[in-house]
Amino acid sequence: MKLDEFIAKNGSSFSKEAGDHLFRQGEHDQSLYIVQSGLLKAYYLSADGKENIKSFILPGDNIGSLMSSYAGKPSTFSLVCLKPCELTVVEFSALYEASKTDTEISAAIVDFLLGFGIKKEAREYELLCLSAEGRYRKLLKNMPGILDLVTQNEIARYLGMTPVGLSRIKKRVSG
Amino acid sequence: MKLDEFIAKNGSSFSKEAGDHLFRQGEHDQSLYIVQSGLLKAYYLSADGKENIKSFILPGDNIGSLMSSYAGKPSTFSLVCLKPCELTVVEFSALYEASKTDTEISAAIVDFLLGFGIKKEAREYELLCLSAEGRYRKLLKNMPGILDLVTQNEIARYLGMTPVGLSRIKKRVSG
DNA sequence: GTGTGGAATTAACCCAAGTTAAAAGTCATG
DNA sequence: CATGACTTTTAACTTGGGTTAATTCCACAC
Repeated sequence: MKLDEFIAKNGSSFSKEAGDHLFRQGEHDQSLYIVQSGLLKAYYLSADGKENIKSFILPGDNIGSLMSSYAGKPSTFSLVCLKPCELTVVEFSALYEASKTDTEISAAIVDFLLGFGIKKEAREYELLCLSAEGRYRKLLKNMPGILDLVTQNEIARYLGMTPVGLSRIKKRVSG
Repeated sequence: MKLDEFIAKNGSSFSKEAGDHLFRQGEHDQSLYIVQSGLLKAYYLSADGKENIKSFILPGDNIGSLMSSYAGKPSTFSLVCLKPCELTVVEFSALYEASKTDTEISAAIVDFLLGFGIKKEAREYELLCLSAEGRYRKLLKNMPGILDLVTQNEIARYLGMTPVGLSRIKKRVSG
């Protein structure tokens, strides 16, 4: 696809260690990151220090702060590596400008954004309509593999509950 | 903007009464609706008959089922008029095909989808990180006008709580 | 006025999940 | 295999919000 070529040409690759941040909540970061290998998490930190996990980012996924890249405001979340990562980075603006003149690139971006929209709607549905237990059951069904990649603590923060609550739910669901 | 012209040329306008559905959960509907006037709600109905409101759609907003339009699957939600509405409808596929060859249209669509993504992320944040009371306070601050447009019952279903719960929270917040 | 039907509030009770803290597992390192 | 640092589980207690049902508020019709 033309988009891959554009990214290969305009992007650059680098590695990060587990624990390294790509950016933090409140900072400006106008990049789009493509994950070649490794694992990251995007998370919110509330004023009283509580963490909520927005998403886990796996190889093949893309991540960046829309708020910072597109709206020019500080990022609402932080992005950190959970494992050593190989990443490719491309400036959002380069992609955005290219999309204005190149129909192949813009078509790829439209497809990307439509897929992104569908994913966000699915998450919205789960958070709005399902109970904590329902969200756990759905995760079990849809991405059971994630359970081996991250701690239960992180699964809980992703599902919008505490690790203690998740432990209880696990027991209820399996027992 | 070129997009407006495209919609004026390829779309058609019509009216609906309060209570009319544009489509229902489980149906296929591959249209994008542009609201000229009136008010609609998009909502999920669970197996046991509980309603959860995905969003209210105001004049100037657009709405359609991404799942149906883009992924070709049945819509995950229903769309109904809360007040008499003047709408313009355009087939998603027409827009999508046009975006592949026309850079002005695709640029407008990219902008639309980026804005859409930012809105969905904000909603995700609220549902993941805020308590019921927190979500109500945020709504009070960000769109106080909506309180006069729809019943408290509907506000509650939008915020992911029951009307009884919202009544309690209102009392707590103001009293 | 007097009904009538939906919307909102209130009250009583219930429960899922949060909180705090202790106990038990797990695993890497010396 | 002992030590220490997490992670997970368990327990005891608290709490926010759900549920059900009764009551009060309205707006509108008659």
